[in-house]
Amino acid sequence: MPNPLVLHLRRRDELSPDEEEAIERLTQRRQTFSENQELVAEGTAPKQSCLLLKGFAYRQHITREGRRSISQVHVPGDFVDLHSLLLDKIDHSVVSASKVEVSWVAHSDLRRLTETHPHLTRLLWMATTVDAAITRRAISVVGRYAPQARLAHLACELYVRLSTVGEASDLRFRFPATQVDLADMFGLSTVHLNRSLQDLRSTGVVTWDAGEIVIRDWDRLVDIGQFDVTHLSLKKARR
Amino acid sequence: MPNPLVLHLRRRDELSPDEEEAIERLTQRRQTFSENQELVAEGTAPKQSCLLLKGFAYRQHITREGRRSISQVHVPGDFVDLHSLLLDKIDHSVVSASKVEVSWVAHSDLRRLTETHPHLTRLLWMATTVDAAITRRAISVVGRYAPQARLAHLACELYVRLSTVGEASDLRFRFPATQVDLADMFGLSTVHLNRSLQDLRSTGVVTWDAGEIVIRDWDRLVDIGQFDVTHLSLKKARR
DNA sequence: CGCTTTATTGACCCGAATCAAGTAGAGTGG
DNA sequence: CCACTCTACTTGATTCGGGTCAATAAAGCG
Repeated sequence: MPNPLVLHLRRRDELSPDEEEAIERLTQRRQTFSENQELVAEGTAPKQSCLLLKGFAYRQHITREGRRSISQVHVPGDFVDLHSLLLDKIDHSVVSASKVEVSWVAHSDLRRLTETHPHLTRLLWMATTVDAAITRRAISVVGRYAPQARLAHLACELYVRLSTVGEASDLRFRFPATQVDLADMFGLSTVHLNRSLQDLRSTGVVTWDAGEIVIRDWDRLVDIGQFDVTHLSLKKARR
Repeated sequence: MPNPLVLHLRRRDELSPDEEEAIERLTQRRQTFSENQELVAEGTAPKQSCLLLKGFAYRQHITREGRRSISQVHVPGDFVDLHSLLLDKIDHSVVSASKVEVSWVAHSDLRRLTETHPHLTRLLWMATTVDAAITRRAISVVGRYAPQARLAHLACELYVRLSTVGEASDLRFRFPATQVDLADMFGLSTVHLNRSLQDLRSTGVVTWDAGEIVIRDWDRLVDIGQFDVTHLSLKKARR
């Protein structure tokens, strides 16, 4: 199985053999974590960025009152803190949501890459802007969608993102989020989330249980979640 | 007054004379818009990006039910759709919130820049990641902060961002958002927003009226809004 | 000066939070 | 193999924040 970052990029542009090789070289340093480990700590200024190869992770922030807000769900192929290459300090933490495998990429290597590989640089830049587009959409979802719709939107988006890196097919995939996690993604209480999830289940469009999501009716799920793939920029184009 | 993009970048790194000149060359094509004009249209694939030079703009998305969600407030120096250089289609629109002056920068020129100016490329990349960091923080704010706190957070953030491009000082600035706009930023009804704003005013920490915000007690405002500048990456550093 | 947009206020009601209790598995250890 | 515990999930009751509807005041603006 190729590097999921390669899949992520290849889905959106051609990669030259040299570029693929460059990615392979960058992503040598691997590490495995169990669930619930902090991969990236808020407030730090890492000298490396974390590429998620396997498993799920959350980008999250804890408010003063101790309320958690999950601003992004990461899937394999996501360069979860590539932006730490350019920012002062990381404004959120990233926590594993399952057993994960990651690759650490030194900022010095990335910076060198930007000097020698302009096209690949643009693709990495693109990866951060796709990430940002997902986050932007999440604002509308959290701010303006009904709870059921938020869940439906998430299921659609995860399915598409996982498919592009070969981690989902046949309208089903594993997704280990607990209901507490889901509540923290959508700014809801767990009680209310539970009821909303039951509402969604009762429509029959999706089975969502025991860490597995099975989509029974893609079109209706898309409709309920007002999902539009546009923001994932999945067209293969010269960038 | 220098180009606000130059100010935005200079606040975070050194710019060489050559780089400043490159920016000047890129941003020749100016245009003025009145309030409420669509600068960037959702679903299109522009061949140029829009740099905001003067005035305010909103990044927004309208849901199927016609509910508007504003995901970002733009201030001078913001390259409001720089990411359209790398994405397929724009997943949101950008609308002027006041009389604005913008500069159109051709994607072909930007792409050429990425081939010849790696450092400046990194800085533009940084600009998009700072934008993303603001959006990420907005998710926590909308999802988990009390309405008063959302307003306080916005006031703090705008003040800092405007200051860095020389558009605010002495703890006061113009901000032409209507209460309908504010409600659409925070996912609230206008009625509730109005009451929350009155609550905030009644604390005496801020005057917020007739398109002008005056901060009376910065420390308390920061406290109420749980504001932390970190995510704006304002350290001057070699990037 | 009327007309439209924006801000404000009150009444009412519903969606969602909180509190509280109970159930179901999954693991752990005796 | 069963009691014990821990975590995740579910359900009911109650409360309250915030939405909706509606009317009015104030402020631009053509």
